Amino acid sequence: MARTQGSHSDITGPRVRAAALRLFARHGFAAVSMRQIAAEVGVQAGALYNYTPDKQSLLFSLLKGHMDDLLAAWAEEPSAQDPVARLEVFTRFHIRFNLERPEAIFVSYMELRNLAPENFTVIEQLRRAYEDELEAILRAGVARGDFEMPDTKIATLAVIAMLTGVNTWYRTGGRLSLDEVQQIYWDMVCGAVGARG
Amino acid sequence: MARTQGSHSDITGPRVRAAALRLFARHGFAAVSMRQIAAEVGVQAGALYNYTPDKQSLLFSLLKGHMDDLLAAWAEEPSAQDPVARLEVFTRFHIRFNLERPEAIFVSYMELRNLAPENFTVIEQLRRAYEDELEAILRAGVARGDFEMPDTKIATLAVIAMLTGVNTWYRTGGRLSLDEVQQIYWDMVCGAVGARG
DNA sequence: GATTGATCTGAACGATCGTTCAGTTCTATG
DNA sequence: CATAGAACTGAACGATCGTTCAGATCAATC
Repeated sequence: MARTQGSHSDITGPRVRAAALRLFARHGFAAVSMRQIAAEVGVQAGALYNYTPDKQSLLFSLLKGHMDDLLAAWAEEPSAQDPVARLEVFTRFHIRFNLERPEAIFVSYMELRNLAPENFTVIEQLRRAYEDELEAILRAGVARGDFEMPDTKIATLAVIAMLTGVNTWYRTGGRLSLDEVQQIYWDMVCGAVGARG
Repeated sequence: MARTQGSHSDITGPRVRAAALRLFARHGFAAVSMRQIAAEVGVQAGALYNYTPDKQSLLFSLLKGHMDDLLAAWAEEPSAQDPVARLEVFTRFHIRFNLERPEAIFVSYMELRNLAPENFTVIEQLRRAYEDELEAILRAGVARGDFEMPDTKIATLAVIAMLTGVNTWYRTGGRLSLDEVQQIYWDMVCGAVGARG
């Protein structure tokens, strides 16, 4: 063997993924051609197939990687004791994590329908796993009397929807710092789940 | 003149719009071809151009029509007196209106980036107008001491995001009736805006 | 410095895209 | 029943799509 494997691919590979993510976020999966991605990387379209078997796999790989990152990052968050503290950790984590990678978040929410059925199932299960993390917190809080809600599943989805909405308006350098945004949303989450203020 | 204008077009026209909306919601604007829309209507692709100058105009027309419907429907809602009652009317209205037309809601949120810039501006302004309706309620409530929040604009977007999230999980015939869903979300909105429970 | 295999080019494949248009079909009117 | 014009067909336009592949190019090893 002459060249050690991936002597270039470990440079081009990430650039392909970065370009694809950026373009998918901006124009949508179906509206972006392999030639556009290649041009962004500075390469011919055929070269992309050294890094992905096809366009569909490229999308799936991006979404799968994002969900794995999300669950891994959450697993490394400090595990607070009582449900109220854990809910605050979750709230601040979700906002920070989402604001750090707006393109991945955007693509993950918009391109689910462009996944092949078997790929969709995988991503959906990972998303469900993340939702279950929050619901477990809410359940524990309800059991202890810290929270009050008629349905923990609905509250879970409502809280996540509210928090994810930050990405639609927040811009770095705006009038609010990350910490201020986290504080505002934490107050609203508290109210929504009936936590004692 | 022989045939009265639109003797068929007033049948085919709405069918074209309905088919386009359904397909755009399911597969995305860029992934749907004019031939697919035509096939759904039972017509050749060329015939579509009796009803829209091009594909882009078809998308814009759907989104514009939806936003007009939304603002018109909200304008006809009973205008309650105090901010708390108005907020409840808004909450219930938003949920009901969105659940009645899930495809239009879905397309309106997903296909904004596929609008030509001048069309995007139009839709964005209409969306802003709708948000302003809610923010006016929140401002009035804060002024009267009914609500408590540090930023009415953020609270506006947070509430809308939370309410719109209903469409991602609600299915007619599920275990919760529309009224039960509206009640649950109204309680959460109350908490989020710091209204006296 | 020769070699070897990863990396990339450049051209090509068939398929499909949005759109146009001459000509056919249909139906409400006179 | 003749007719005028709206509605539609069916074929075609050039462009672009995802993907393939033989051959050129490159850099790390011997």
